[in-house]
Amino acid sequence: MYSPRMTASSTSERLIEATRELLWERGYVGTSPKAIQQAAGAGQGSMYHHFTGKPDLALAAIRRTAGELRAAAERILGGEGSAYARIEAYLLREREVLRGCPVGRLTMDPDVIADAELRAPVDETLDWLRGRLADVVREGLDSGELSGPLRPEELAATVVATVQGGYVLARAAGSPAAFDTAVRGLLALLAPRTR
Amino acid sequence: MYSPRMTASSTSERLIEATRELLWERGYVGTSPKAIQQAAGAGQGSMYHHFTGKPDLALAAIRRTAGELRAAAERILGGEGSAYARIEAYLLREREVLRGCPVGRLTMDPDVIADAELRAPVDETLDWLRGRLADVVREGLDSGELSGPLRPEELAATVVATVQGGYVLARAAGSPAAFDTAVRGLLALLAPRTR
DNA sequence: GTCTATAGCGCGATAGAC
DNA sequence: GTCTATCGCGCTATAGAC
Repeated sequence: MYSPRMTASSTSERLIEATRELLWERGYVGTSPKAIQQAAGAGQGSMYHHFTGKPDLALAAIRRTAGELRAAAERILGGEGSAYARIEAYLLREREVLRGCPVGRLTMDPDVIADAELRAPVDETLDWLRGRLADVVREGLDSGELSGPLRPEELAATVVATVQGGYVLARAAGSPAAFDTAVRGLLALLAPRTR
Repeated sequence: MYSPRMTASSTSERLIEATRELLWERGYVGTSPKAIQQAAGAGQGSMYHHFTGKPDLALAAIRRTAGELRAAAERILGGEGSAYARIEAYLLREREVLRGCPVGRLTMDPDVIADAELRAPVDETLDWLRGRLADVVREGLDSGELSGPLRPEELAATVVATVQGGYVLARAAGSPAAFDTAVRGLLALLAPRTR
């Protein structure tokens, strides 16, 4: 099947990218079509030509953001190193802490949660992440690298929750330090379970 | 100093309570003065008589919510039982998980984070909570109940982050189960550190 | 203290010319 | 595909009567 050459910044492309930025910064409720159009350098007509409305455009933006988050996590969790090393690498990975998680933050958006179609990619992404981390934990238990009565699904949820909650602490404090502190606390609990 | 009798539901009281509910449900950006007035059964004029505007009313609401969260946490953390038992009780305490944390959710509100006065009570509350949990951890270490190279401030941050992140997972999934899973994972990591 | 009236502006979307 | 014009409505206030 022939795939037409995609111009790197077609109007529809710029609209999606602008929406991704604004959703991350201000959330769904706080993002207006007008703001998107201005950020994208597109007119009212263009936006409504390419998308049926704000929810449609947001869906495209959320799906792309979710896909990128997944790819970034997979690069680490499917990479080199022991199970513990990969979990540690995931926790210590460079992040723009004060911006928060572009996917997780959407869970606090009432209009996203109320719309099954908008919530789905958020749900699927965090669910996938938990499952993928559980895989790694299972791997570590099987190889004997991790020990103790650890339940993979539980530990995976704790890891994701610590990251998501770390963003909350950091944004409250206006400093990334609280995020790092929470992560170090989790690693301190986890480290003794390795051999 | 004489304290005048506070009528349980004066107009200003109802406005604050309505604002608290709406901030919890929809956040600051998603809450309009009009919606507040309708929920409180108060007119436009009443609201602007008692408060200078939306930020002023939100500040009163946030401060009260922060105070209540603090009091609820203190009832558990300052209560009976061993250090571990109190941390466990804090984690397992009944919560309206799908509503999220009425304080933590505000960190995703761009207009709250941008306004130092609105952010202050959020910051102070989460900061106090971390400190209070660190006290309990320290107590446990001093008494020998908790062992290992645990840093109180780190563990405290991890506990708060797990709770805050647990809300994110639960809201994404549309079910409280993910919150409970994350909490159980943390308790499983913590339990072996007790004697 | 509470009410209604009014304001200026932005929201989210539609219509139709080009 | 993109533009401008227009729509009905809600936002956050202000003004001033009662």
